Amino acid sequence: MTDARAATIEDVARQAGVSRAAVSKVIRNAYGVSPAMRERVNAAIEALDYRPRVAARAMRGSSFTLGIELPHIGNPFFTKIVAGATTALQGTGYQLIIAPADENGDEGIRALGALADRQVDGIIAISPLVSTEWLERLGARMPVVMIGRHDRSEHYDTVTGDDAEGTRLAMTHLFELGHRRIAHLTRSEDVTEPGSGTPHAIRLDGYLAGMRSAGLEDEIRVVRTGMTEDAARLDVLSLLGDDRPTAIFAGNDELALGALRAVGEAGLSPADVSVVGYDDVDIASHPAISLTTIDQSGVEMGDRAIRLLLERIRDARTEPTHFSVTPALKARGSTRAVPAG
Amino acid sequence: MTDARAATIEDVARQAGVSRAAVSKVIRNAYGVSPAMRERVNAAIEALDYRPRVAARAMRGSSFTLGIELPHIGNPFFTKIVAGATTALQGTGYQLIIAPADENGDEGIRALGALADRQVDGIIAISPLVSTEWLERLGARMPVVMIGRHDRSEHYDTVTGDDAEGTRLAMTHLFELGHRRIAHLTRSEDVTEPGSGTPHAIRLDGYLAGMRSAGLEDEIRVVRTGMTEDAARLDVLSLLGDDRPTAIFAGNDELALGALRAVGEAGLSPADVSVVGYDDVDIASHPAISLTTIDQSGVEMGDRAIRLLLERIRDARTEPTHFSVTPALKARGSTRAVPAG
DNA sequence: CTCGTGACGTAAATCGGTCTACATCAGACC
DNA sequence: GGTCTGATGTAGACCGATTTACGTCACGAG
Repeated sequence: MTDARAATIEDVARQAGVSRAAVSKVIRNAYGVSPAMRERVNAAIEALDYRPRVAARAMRGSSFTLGIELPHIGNPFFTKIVAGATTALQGTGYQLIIAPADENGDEGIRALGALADRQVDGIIAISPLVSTEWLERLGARMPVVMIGRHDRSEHYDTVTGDDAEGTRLAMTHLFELGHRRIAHLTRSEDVTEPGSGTPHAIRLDGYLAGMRSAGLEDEIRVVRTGMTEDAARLDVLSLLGDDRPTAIFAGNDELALGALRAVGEAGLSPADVSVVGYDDVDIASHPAISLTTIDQSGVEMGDRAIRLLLERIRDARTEPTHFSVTPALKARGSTRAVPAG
Repeated sequence: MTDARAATIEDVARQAGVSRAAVSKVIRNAYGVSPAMRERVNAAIEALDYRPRVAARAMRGSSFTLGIELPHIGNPFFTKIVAGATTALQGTGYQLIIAPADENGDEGIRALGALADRQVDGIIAISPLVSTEWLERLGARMPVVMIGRHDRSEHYDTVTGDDAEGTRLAMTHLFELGHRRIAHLTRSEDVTEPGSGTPHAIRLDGYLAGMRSAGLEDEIRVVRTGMTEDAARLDVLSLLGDDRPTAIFAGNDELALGALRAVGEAGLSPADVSVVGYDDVDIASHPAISLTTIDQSGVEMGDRAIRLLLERIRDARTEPTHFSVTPALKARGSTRAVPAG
């Protein structure tokens, strides 16, 4: 095992009989390189199996790396976003790296910082609970695209679903099926703080507004739960007593799946308790699950986010852009007409 | 918007009235720092909101970053591995970054290289189709743990499920239910090449061996499909004609879910065609899905992989370690006794 | 009083690239 | 022939940390 160190630009230069700067030019496709030199340098690179160290490049230039922060990798909606981003990045020379948030619920703030410390050329983050000021400061230093944040920012772009509209679709759907006792399953207070502009806050808001304008103020019932399907399952189980709602509007599909599971475990079915989710993750359309939900096209969001980032990086755009994806109702088997009685 | 550059170690040193080296020592908790100096330096760090640039650190020391390559971000089994890894990394000072493979099926080789170029302190990869030689060379340069690779390596560790045993469990289960016409749903030839040691190769091998030793050589039927649930759905649909098998053993849960979906779409149910998966992803236990599968504890695999990596990094271990996770059958509703006739 | 020894700090080299400023050279033009 | 110009290539500063080698100081022993 010869622990021979990997070749550096210096080695390549020596092998090709040119200067370091020349090699650098060839690598970066910069101006002022004769075909003959390009030839020789490329041969040397080939021969030595040379690969530039990204850390060294990042010191002066760029790292050719884009980072995306994910709050919770278990949520398949987020992976759809990543899939869209990965595809959009194909062949651009940029590498995507994902920084998962800790499990202990710091909402990705640490992960965001870690990406910044690693000098990525741009950051995509999914609605972490960072203050607007903090984000503006970050955005002033490097390109940032936030997914699912509804604030009117100055130094970063946003890609959002129209959560108000999506929620309206869901509530209208339930009303039309005759439901009145509709509970809302959402996450803890910190991610639904009014005015915070998080998707969950807006969905909660839409739920409350929808119930009130339907004259159902007394039926309002907000259930708080964790971030995982299992947390949702447990909390919904204890909701399914005598006094149970006829429908549950869940803040996202992962929670909806937990609700569906609880309904099954309680010996009930969607005929007894309808469930609506949000996101349209892949499994939602599975015939055995058949979850009614709001499609907000995660793939398109990921794709958009990358495009916006590349605009900022390559075209040096600085005016903030806000892109909104139109949601669509996917009515499936998990919502039924309200049971008699 | 003052585009003031972020503070560097130089700024901190000036502010604290000490040398750069002193600040570096404080940061790294190195020897030779008086309490008084530590105090002053920390105050300066605080005041300037200083964060060390990882790229600069990586030039000489370490990047405090571990990389994990994922072949396909949509597969929830992989995200279980990541979850285990993330938890194991909590509080260690290392940051995990995920490099997703391209969608075009290069099996992560590019992503693996990208991580190496970024000078991560260690790499975890999920069975990409790289040659052993390539991996040995990589492993000689930096700590590497391969998940799901059954080769006896010299310079990298492996964490695997016992795929031979898991397959035996699945096949035995189907035989006991009376099945004889069992098809195997697996991926393309490149990931099942005999002797390559990939999980899919071993599962295919176990299927063939199981069928033969049960005297069912004539019933052997291997169906090739893509990497996604949807590819599996389409290929299984065309399998469900008159001549259909009574059971399908799928190479993993994602394919099994596609098979299950196809069975439903063809107007059949598990009573007609049983389905067994592999991995025990979260959704498999959902009552509406109830997929019989082999649990190989992705969370434990991720946890183990991180531990092995940290041993190599911090304790400078060099002898290769091979860790195997024992699989378990989860018999659920998707497998039934063979239908009469 | 001198010497040895830790403890504490610092100056400067170093990592591997990028980028700026400048040198060289051939050909065009006057 | 002299000068200008564009094309090509190089030397060396620079990025921000770590690390090595060494200096200084205080204190206890001989």
